Amino acid sequence: MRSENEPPGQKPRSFIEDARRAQIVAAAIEVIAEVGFVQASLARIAKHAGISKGLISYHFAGKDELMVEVVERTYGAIVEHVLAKMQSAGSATEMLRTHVLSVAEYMRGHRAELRALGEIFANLRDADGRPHYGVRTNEEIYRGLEDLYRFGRQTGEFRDFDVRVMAVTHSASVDEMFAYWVAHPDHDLDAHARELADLLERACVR
Amino acid sequence: MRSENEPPGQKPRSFIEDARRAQIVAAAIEVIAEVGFVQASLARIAKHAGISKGLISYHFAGKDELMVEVVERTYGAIVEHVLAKMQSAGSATEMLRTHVLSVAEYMRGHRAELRALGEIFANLRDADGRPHYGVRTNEEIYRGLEDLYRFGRQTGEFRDFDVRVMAVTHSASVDEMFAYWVAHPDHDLDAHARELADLLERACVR
Amino acid sequence: MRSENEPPGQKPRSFIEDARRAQIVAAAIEVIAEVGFVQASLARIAKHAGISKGLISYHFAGKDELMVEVVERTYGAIVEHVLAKMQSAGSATEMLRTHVLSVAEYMRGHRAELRALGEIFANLRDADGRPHYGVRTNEEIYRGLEDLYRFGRQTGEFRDFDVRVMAVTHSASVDEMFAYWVAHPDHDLDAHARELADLLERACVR
Amino acid sequence: MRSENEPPGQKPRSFIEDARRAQIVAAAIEVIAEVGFVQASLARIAKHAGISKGLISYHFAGKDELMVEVVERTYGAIVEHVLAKMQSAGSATEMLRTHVLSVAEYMRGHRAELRALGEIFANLRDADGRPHYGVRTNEEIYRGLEDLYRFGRQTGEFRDFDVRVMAVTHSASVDEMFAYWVAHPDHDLDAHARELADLLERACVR
DNA sequence: AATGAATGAGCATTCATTCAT
DNA sequence: AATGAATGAATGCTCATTCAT
Repeated sequence: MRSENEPPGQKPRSFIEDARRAQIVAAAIEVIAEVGFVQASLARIAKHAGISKGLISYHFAGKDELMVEVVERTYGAIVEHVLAKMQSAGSATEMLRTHVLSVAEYMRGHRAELRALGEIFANLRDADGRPHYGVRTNEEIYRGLEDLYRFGRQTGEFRDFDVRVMAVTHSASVDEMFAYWVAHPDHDLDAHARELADLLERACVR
Repeated sequence: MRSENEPPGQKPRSFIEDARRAQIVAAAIEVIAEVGFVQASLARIAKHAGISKGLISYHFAGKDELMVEVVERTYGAIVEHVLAKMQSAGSATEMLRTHVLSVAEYMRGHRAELRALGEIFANLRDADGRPHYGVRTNEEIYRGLEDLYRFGRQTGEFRDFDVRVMAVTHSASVDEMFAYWVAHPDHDLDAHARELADLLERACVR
Repeated sequence: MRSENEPPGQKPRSFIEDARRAQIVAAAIEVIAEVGFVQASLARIAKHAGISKGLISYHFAGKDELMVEVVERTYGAIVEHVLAKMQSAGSATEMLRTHVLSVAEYMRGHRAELRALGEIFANLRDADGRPHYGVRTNEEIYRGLEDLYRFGRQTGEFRDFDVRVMAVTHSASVDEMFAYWVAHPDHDLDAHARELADLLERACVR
Repeated sequence: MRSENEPPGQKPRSFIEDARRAQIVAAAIEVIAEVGFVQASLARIAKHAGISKGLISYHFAGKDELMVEVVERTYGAIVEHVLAKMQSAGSATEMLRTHVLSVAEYMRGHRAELRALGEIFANLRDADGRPHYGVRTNEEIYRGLEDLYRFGRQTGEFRDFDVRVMAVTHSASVDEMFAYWVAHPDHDLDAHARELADLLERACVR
């Protein structure tokens, strides 16, 4: 399995270059998390990282490439964590609970990434002005959750319901749990996750 | 009951001034719904309204005040509609369903407002860079929903759960239902609302 | 006959707006003539005109539109002058001499325009990176001169020669006369023009 | 005769250094010929040469010095060729024709150099913003051509005319011949040169 | 009450140049 | 002798806001 974030079909990035890219990505995450996507100018990110504006342009083709790399690095880590946890789930019900709990567990230590991700998803546009993420990104998530819920119905664990509505609701509930926690740092994220797992389970089981 | 949107402690706005504000707010909603918050410059809103940029600045202290008024006017209308519908609900369960169904019903005819609201909530920042809406705005909504769920527990209809988590989940599910519908215009909003009502009801009842 | 430089199919420009555009065009000509196209940044032009950078963007869609207007205003004036003079020429030989002498006569009072025109012709590029003027612009001039020389051959005044080579040479000789004069302000432009007219006439006549 | 392009009063350049400079000059010519002076950044030239940007700065004091060396190396080669051809010319008329024909002959195989030269002449500026070439460079050429035409008048071959105007016209006609040929690759350069020689000869002879 | 002219700060990006290695 | 990392100034452009009329 190939490492992510390598330039495809080109010479691999040097260690120092990769370190700089990582540093810039980290600075971008912190700035976006703090002031939002729109205010997160390259100047601000550079200042936060203690480097010059030009250096960002030197390492990234443009602001968009930087944003995409933020997403890829962050999103990849989340997916990796959640998938690993879900390997050991035996039933659909257990998978459902594991999904909610494990993503919360991971996020507990990655608050800024979470916020940055949300900002980029909501704001990054392609050259034609349409959202770069958005429909397609969520669609992927919905598909995965639909599979989970469909599986539960096949095993007889879950009642009959519209899997798309369920997936949309699940996704939104988890996202908002994080948003709430970001806004209320003292909120007990794990307790919230357990309550949410209960809630979703009751909504599904016969 | 006092009319909203009056300048507190100042002389009341003239009829013509109020009409202009309403016109500008309407133009802002249409432009934001079409091109998003970031691209919705005052120049663009003015052009859409067929007036000069300067006139917007004349009637509103700044872009932020305009955005806040968009939210208040729109939001007020929604609340008015939903509260009216909920008057006739007999039980907590019925209130829960009515809330989900009536807000969907209202929104079916107000897509642009919905999209504009979402954009403003996601993008409007205070001078310090932090989201203007979010915590405080939602808090009011959460309180209302908590009352609903607490009531259901008092009547014995609902099981024992964390009302804050329930309120947050409820709110997010409804918001995302709309967001999904905005992104997928052919999606059956009313069917989604019925499914969501079922889902929430099952999550709550004993 | 419609005035040039009006926006086609749109409301006509106000007096004050046209005056500003003229002022900006004049400043652009002076700056380009002084420091060349590449160094003639909007900032520099604005400073020279005593206005803000933003105001240029307010009146012109972009740097390109400004440059095109410089060319159109300047070029139009030259063509107008030369054509008027050539009306009264009786023979091809006389037309040839009049062309050289009248353009020199006009240019004597419009040194900066001349230089600016040359800079813009040489440097202005389209979005695809290819010269905006250049082939097509010169082609038009060549065609006109070819007509003149072909006419002289038809009347029997001129010998048999390649009219395209003659047109290219004529055009280059006139351009360089101006360039030399721009570089050597004390040079006698009119004497040069008379010598050049003699020279071209001898090269053509039987 | 001393080799050109040696640093005056300093230790001579090593073989390897001179080779590098030649390589960079060659790359610069190709890049300028292809994309023009303005777009020919050091980064682009370095990439074309397969070396790093820094190396250009190492071998040349700056972009300007590189450009000057491009001109000197290229220009020297042209002069060498033309002078050699003109040795065998017997009369002023023959010298005049030989000059036009031999420079065309040489250029036929050196299109890129020609284009690069034109771009640099048109665009290279001194620190004060004024053209680096132009006046001074052409002066040398004018002097040489004036000698030629003065000689023809002494031998009685040529009529009485202003030798400076003749030199300026001659120089411009040749330059534009090349420019036209660069823009129209299918144009017959040699035929053009013969026509131009005829034209200039007729303009001069009694 | 309303306009259009004008400003100035901020944006992403390009580029020649410098410098430690 | 050569590299690649890094800088900082400059560019065209957008935009909310101000102001005289």
